[in-house]
Amino acid sequence: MLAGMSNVASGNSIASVAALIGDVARANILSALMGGLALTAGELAQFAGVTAQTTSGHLARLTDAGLIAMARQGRHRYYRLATPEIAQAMQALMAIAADGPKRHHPIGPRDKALRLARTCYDHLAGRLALALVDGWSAQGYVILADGAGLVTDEGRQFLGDFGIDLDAAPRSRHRPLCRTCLDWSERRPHLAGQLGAAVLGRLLELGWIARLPDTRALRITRTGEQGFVAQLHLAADWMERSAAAPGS
Amino acid sequence: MLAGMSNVASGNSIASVAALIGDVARANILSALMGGLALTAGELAQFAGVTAQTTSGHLARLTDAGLIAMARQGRHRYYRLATPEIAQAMQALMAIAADGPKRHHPIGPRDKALRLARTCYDHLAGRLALALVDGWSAQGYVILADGAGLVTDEGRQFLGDFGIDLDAAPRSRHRPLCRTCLDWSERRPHLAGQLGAAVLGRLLELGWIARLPDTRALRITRTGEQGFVAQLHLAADWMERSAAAPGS
DNA sequence: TCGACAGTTCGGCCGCCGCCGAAACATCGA
DNA sequence: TCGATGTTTCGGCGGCGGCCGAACTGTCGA
Repeated sequence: MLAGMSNVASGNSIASVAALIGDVARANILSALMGGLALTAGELAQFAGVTAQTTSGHLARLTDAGLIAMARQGRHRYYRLATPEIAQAMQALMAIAADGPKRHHPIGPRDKALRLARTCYDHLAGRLALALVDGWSAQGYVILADGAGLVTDEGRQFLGDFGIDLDAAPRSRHRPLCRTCLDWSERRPHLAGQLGAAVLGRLLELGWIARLPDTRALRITRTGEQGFVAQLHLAADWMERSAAAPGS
Repeated sequence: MLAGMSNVASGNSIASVAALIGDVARANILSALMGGLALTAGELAQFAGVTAQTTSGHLARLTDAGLIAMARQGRHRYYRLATPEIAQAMQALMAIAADGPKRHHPIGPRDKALRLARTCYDHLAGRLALALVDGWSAQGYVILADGAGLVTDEGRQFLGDFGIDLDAAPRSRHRPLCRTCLDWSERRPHLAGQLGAAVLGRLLELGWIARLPDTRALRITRTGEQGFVAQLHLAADWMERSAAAPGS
């Protein structure tokens, strides 16, 4: 007889986490937080499409479960994803959800922007992220084989010149330096992990990209258009091609 | 005003996938299938802890959603996880669930076996998997830095001698050759992807490990005990240490 | 051809949980 | 101190969905 398989991290706890994500309002909340910014309860209520009371309940449950974390600031309460692991799980679920029910999503201008460049929790995603990876691979700065990623010595030097010091970061055990992240829109891996976060941070700092309000999409600035090609080994005609054929 | 964020792979579809996993019976079913073997509806009913009728309903929903796939064989119907992506999502959820609610799980003998060696969908996991990775890293066969993994030329040679021809595999775009997989019991990455699958297959083929019935746990055979140390660069005293201190 | 067994379908019960209105609490500006 | 705004708590309604008993379909063995 099948003894029920003890299964330490067993169905019960998995189900409770998944059930938490498995509600439309909460999934919307978590999706919004995948943008990487901390948002107020009110903003999250808008994203969730339910009233403030209901949202409050959801936020409490998500916090109790350790999926999100809260910081008081004045009369606002800012919520964010608790750990990178949560983002990774959301990521994995998005990958499944994306190719499931037909590709019939009518693609609006909003989606175009998202597909071009967006944040994915703490790093860059979209075609811009892929273009960077391609350029850096061609230069031998990173090796992105088989869904795995490594930074070469040349890459370390290059990134240092660009203002990203990988040795400065605390390199916590639990936070891989260079992970890859396969995301829903392009289905190719791009840079994540601490390196991904550092790159996103530096690009925002330089003003080459800018966050758009109320969305995860990013805008490439004029300075950025030049800088990406001149300094980051983006294919010279990438910007034109990208602007010309924004849809998939 | 926050326009509700169009979000192509949006909360709605994410939630439907997560909700599917977010039921204890279905989570148990999927957990059982994480063992990598195809199981019959009856066996899955046992794992799920509900009646056959109820299980049938769950299996239908999971199949419709594309999470599992079914193959008829005589009067049995064998179910398995539909894609590696599904396994990865389960994996990510397990990682969250594992460190959430206390570590107070009383550790039984079953868990000991699971922690020593088990299958994780299609590859090896547990302390045995980590020992292999450690040995191969020390030999320079694989480079496992920052959660990413690469096989060196020496490694390719070594694996070839061991009966694993990495070039023979079709190397599908969507299936990374050498992924890493961080799992709940040891919280360190180990080999997954096509390489992980190939290694597990070869070890089973050689009879160095054997599946135990009704569980994901694996048994290391006598031949295996010698072979792992003699041919696979496992630390010589690993078997003794491992037998001596099986708990965490 | 028949009985045994694996699996599914149908119908109805029951409980959980998501939702909102109302009200309380907290913080800021004046 | 008072009103405005952001957030939470409480209470009650309503529906979705998981569960099982019973009956049906399909396959195997003799």
